[in-house]
Amino acid sequence: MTESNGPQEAWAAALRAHGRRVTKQRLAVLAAVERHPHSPAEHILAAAREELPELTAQSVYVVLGDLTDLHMLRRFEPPHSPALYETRVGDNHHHAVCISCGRVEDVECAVGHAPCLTPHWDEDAKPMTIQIADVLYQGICQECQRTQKLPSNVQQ
Amino acid sequence: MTESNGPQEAWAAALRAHGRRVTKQRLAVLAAVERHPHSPAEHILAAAREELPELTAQSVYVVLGDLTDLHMLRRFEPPHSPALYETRVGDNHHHAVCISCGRVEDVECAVGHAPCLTPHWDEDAKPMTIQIADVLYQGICQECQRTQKLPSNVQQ
DNA sequence: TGTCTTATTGTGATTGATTCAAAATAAGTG
DNA sequence: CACTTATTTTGAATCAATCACAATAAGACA
Repeated sequence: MTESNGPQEAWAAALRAHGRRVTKQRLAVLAAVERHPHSPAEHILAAAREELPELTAQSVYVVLGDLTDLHMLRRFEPPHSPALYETRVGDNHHHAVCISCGRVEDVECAVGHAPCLTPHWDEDAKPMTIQIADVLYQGICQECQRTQKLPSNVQQ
Repeated sequence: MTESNGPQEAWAAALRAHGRRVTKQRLAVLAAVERHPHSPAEHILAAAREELPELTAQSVYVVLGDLTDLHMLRRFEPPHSPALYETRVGDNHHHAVCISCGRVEDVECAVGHAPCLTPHWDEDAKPMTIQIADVLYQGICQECQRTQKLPSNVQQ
């Protein structure tokens, strides 16, 4: 019965479980991110306003930041892009971004369950206690290859 | 004899090889990045001004961007941080950042030579032609663990 | 060595993404 | 229903980076 009434109830339950109040702003943001994975705050605001027109940009930033801290959302920052958000959390999947058009695709963990959680430290490095490993693939998507739409400036 | 007169000559040669003019600004930026790996533009500006006081922030941004495109510098963008630059290019090493203090350490490629260049695509994903894979480890460094200086807000 | 071309840098203003501060609102509790 | 305070809103501010254009200087060639 956890998700009986659609994700709406699940979101609410998760918020309460984290000691957060269930507000229409939070639910609208969560729904918007669910509908538009890999979206920046600005797009999430636009999408969420479809069901909650009075929603504020500031609120979106606060909510996104808080929910990310709670691990109810995941954030990643591709080069030359604002932060992107998604509701797919808990697994350690990674991302591929097209350096030409910016398209983002999900990628399964390449090395199994815990991807690269045992890094090979440099001789002179002071090892850290690694919590997560974000892998960001960069390349050219099929669409951009076909249309020859190569990037004007080849970023790294 | 390529590096006979120190890195200075090597930088100059590399710039010419790329059809770039050898300017004191470029050399100062390169030297600054060499001396301070994993530094943001602002710090590079400060460091480069020690030997070239009249250097401009704008020039630093232009030079960093151009040299990154030429693969003479490498840029990466940790979460909640401005872009960082380093002169170590050509190998596919990765980075570990402390989510508490921001310290950055170099990490050898975990999987061998070409790390995760063969991603496991999602069923519904449209595969891209991957060019590089950036791996960013996030954790707590020894220093912060010892001093119990845990992050106030646990970012993802 | 001097002149010329134009790549490069400097000057000044501007954008975009995000954050801060404080007042207004509303979710949950009793 | 009233109360507490988390949350949102309002409005301004910050930081990183970029744009436009004038000034400068590196490299080429006479």
